[in-house]
Amino acid sequence: MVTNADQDYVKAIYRLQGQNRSVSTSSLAATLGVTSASVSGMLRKLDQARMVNLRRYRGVRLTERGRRTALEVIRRHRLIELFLVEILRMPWENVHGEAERLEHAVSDEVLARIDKLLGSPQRDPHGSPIPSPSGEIALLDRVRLDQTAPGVRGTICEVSDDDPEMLRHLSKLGLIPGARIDVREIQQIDETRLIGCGKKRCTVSPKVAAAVWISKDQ
Amino acid sequence: MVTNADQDYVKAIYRLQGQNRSVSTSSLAATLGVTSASVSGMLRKLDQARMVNLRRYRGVRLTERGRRTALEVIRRHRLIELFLVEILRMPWENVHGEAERLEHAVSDEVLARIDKLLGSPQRDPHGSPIPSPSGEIALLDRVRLDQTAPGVRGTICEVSDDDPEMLRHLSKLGLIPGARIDVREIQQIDETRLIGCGKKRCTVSPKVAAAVWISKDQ
DNA sequence: CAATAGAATTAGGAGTGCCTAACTTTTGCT
DNA sequence: AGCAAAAGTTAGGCACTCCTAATTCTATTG
Ligand SMILES: [Mn+2]
Ligand SMILES: [Mn+2]
Ligand SMILES: [Mn+2]
Ligand SMILES: [Mn+2]
Repeated sequence: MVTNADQDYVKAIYRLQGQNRSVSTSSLAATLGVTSASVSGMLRKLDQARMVNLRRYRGVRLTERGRRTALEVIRRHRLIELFLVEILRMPWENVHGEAERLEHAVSDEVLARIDKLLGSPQRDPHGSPIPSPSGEIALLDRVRLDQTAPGVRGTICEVSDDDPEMLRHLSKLGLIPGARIDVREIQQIDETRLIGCGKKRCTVSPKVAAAVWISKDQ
Repeated sequence: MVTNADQDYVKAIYRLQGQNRSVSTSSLAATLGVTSASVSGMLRKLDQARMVNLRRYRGVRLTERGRRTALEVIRRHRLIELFLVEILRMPWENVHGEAERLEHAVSDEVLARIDKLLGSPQRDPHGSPIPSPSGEIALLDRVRLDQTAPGVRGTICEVSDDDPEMLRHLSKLGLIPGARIDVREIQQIDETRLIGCGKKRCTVSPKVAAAVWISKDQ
């Protein structure tokens, strides 16, 4: 039986493993807000359920089964987020936490109806791609804003969605998916960036810049 | 901490206790689909949490706290059912099971938005009254159709919502909340009723009649 | 290459919620 | 009243998911 915790674990592993890197116990513990001991136990269980391959003391990788499960939950999560914004008019900074619970409670039938009502959307409110029902996901060619050099131009394609305060800050600055931006200048001292965003300008710390991904022009 | 199980238990106790009758372990076990031993354990826990008053071997009653909790969950349940029918266009026979899970996962904020979107409705899709946010609920003056005598006229105010097959059957016959009906005749042999319903007529067994409540004329 | 810091695991325990089997209390009937 | 059936509770166990503390393994570094 796939429990709520199982789903949250494979989702976290999927995010952390990126292009198939092995995921450590401690990174999962930090992400999920539990102790390493708890993660160790869960990983043994997920290994037995063939959701992950566990190599003791060297981390885990998702199996095909685990990947499929993760993408299913991510699809749920992102469709629910968009639904909350579009249909219930909830502010985008609160929908992540809500979706974190609802993703486990919504049936396939309800999800299909939400998908239809929204017109089978491709992106969630924060710009993240929504996996297809069969588990395909568009991989974006993107760069994190804090990794950009002066002169870079592009469009914001995604922002990280888990910190409501950060999201409020980003919308105040106009740093939302779809916005055209360019990097004007980077302060030596603290890597603060001067950004042109549409017709406005703003200053962003590395911490804020790390929450923004852009797709570069050309 | 109030768990999902706690919520389902107090909701079941609320339904079974009616006008403050004491609720037996076995009736709860039957309603919830668990063993009497499981119910015994949970009731001890709910008693310690002051959600119920437990008198060993003589059943439980909700405390004020338990009643409030039950009505909160019932409000969630019914608003979610109506939302599923009205907004997601789900057939009314499937929404009960769905709401049974979602009632535990939806936040107060989402619930308030659902309530607003629906225009603060008073009744769920099956005609049951929706408690107010503060826990008031309209008590209906109603009779179960299988308790009626020939000649009785009235309006269907509520149908029981937990059996999808029954609900499909009722909608096929037109026995839905709001329908005007009258009892034409009762067969001696098996208590089958001949019912006039709008312009049509239909025959209902006691089992089906027990799923329909009417408010009598006058 | 051995000492050690840091990462991971194991041991032991808690709360939740379910089960079966055994036991106790209540109830209904003669 | 007395006995048996029915109803309810307790005992013992399991799966889940978390915790702290103790232990073991890996990786770094002098
Ligand atoms: Mn999210
Ligand atoms: Mn979640
Ligand atoms: Mn429920
Ligand atoms: Mn209902």
